[in-house]
Amino acid sequence: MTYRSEADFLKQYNARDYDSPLVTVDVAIFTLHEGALQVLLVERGDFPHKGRWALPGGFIDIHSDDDLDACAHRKLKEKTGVAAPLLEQVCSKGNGLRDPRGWSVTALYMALIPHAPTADFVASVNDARWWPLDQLGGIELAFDHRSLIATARERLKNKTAYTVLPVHVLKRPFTLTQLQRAFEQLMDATLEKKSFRRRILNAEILEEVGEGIPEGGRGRPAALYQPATGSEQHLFARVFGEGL
Amino acid sequence: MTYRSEADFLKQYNARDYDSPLVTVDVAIFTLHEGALQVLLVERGDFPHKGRWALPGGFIDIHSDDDLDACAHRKLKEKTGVAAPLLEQVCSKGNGLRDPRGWSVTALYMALIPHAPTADFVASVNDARWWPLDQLGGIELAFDHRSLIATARERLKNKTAYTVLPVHVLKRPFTLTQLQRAFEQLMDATLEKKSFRRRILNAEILEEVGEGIPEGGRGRPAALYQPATGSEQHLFARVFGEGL
DNA sequence: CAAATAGTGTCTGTGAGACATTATCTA
DNA sequence: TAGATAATGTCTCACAGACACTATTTG
Repeated sequence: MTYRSEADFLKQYNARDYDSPLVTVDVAIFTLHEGALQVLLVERGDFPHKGRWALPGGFIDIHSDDDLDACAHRKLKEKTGVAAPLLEQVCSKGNGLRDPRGWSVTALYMALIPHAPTADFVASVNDARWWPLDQLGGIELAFDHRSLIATARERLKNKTAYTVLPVHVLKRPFTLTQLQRAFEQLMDATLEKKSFRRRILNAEILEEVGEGIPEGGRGRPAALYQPATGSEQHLFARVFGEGL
Repeated sequence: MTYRSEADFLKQYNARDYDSPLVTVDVAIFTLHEGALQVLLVERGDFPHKGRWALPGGFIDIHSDDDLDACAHRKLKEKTGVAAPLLEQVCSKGNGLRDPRGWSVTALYMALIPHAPTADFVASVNDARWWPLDQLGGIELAFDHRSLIATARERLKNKTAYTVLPVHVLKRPFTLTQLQRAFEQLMDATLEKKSFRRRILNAEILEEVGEGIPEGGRGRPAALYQPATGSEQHLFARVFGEGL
């Protein structure tokens, strides 16, 4: 069929005439707590995969979501109430098997927030909780979310090697030792103290905001820091750890 | 409504009952030719945006595409006949304005291939051609493809600084000088000869395959190289150029 | 020979890794 | 005082940048 104009064409076009994939947004929200990297999961209350644990997320609402990022922010806020933490797209995955309802695409995001008990921000019930990543082996996850979590975790590890991502999982202010622990846990590696401090301090991405008691209540007081404005997108020219 | 089982639920579920975004895959295919970075565009023959230039791409076919990557490979192959070049996902963008047909999401991929005249691989007509990136200012692009191209180009530039991506735009074998030019053009920067050669050769990602005449037909013959197997995913621990 | 291109020698500077040492707190 | 934690001093090594130099071809 041919049309005389774009307007003509659009007048008769109806998206529902075609088989289109389902489209969802899923958010892997990470935090650090008790020395472990944890991810926020919700227990599904409806079919499909009712009762299984899943990443916060779901269908795009084309009537209220301005764009993909806005949709991800909405999903994040619905579950945590947090407004503007680190939230970025990881990748998209789509195939005919990942959702029993049909061919589906999900835009996977990852978010980093300082730890808070779920009771503090989950409006509804106890259907959401933090899961340490190393305890996910024993539970049933919905859809391909085990794989999505692995993908997001991998990206997190990689980006930590050349950014300051870990500042987002710490409450402010923090000490350099706390920051180093955060780097180490997100990278799953051990870093050398002097190298770490040199790297961070030379980059001029932190500002000192006084002194505080050390972590264990014992020992020499530590300097407290918070990220300098604009520091979040600092990129290091060398990757850290596993160094060459 | 409640259902007794997952099977029950799925039996009544129909994706077409809901307003869902359109889903497309678009591929930014880059090459290097005559000293310029070029991207392959096709002239749209149908509404919407008939007559404008666009990235190769289009709707997912949920009946024939196994997954997003397969769909991207299909789009690439339809336009270039190339089977397995570098092809990777860049990001996804979705909003209500980018396509006049409605709220739409596109999964953006980028591909790198050695240059070949379009006549060599475009089955149909002269509806496809290579466009040097610096000549896109003067033409009308469909949808948000100008922005997509910019996003893919940015990713290309960034990844070139710590990978060997540029080997994919060269015919094999190639000289180190040709490879350096490719790096420089993809990064839009000038590199220092000795540093470049040291970096590449120390990484042991190339294998020497003889000698050839120099680029201009004059001067000392140059050693010829091709990528060693498994070299494609080599990651450098330091970014190149703009160095620190 | 000159011009053009390929390839090397070598010095400097930056920053990571290693690890020993000093500083400052509590019990 | 000892123990714990924070912070620094300093040596070595890898490698990027700079740039002068040598090597091998054609005309």
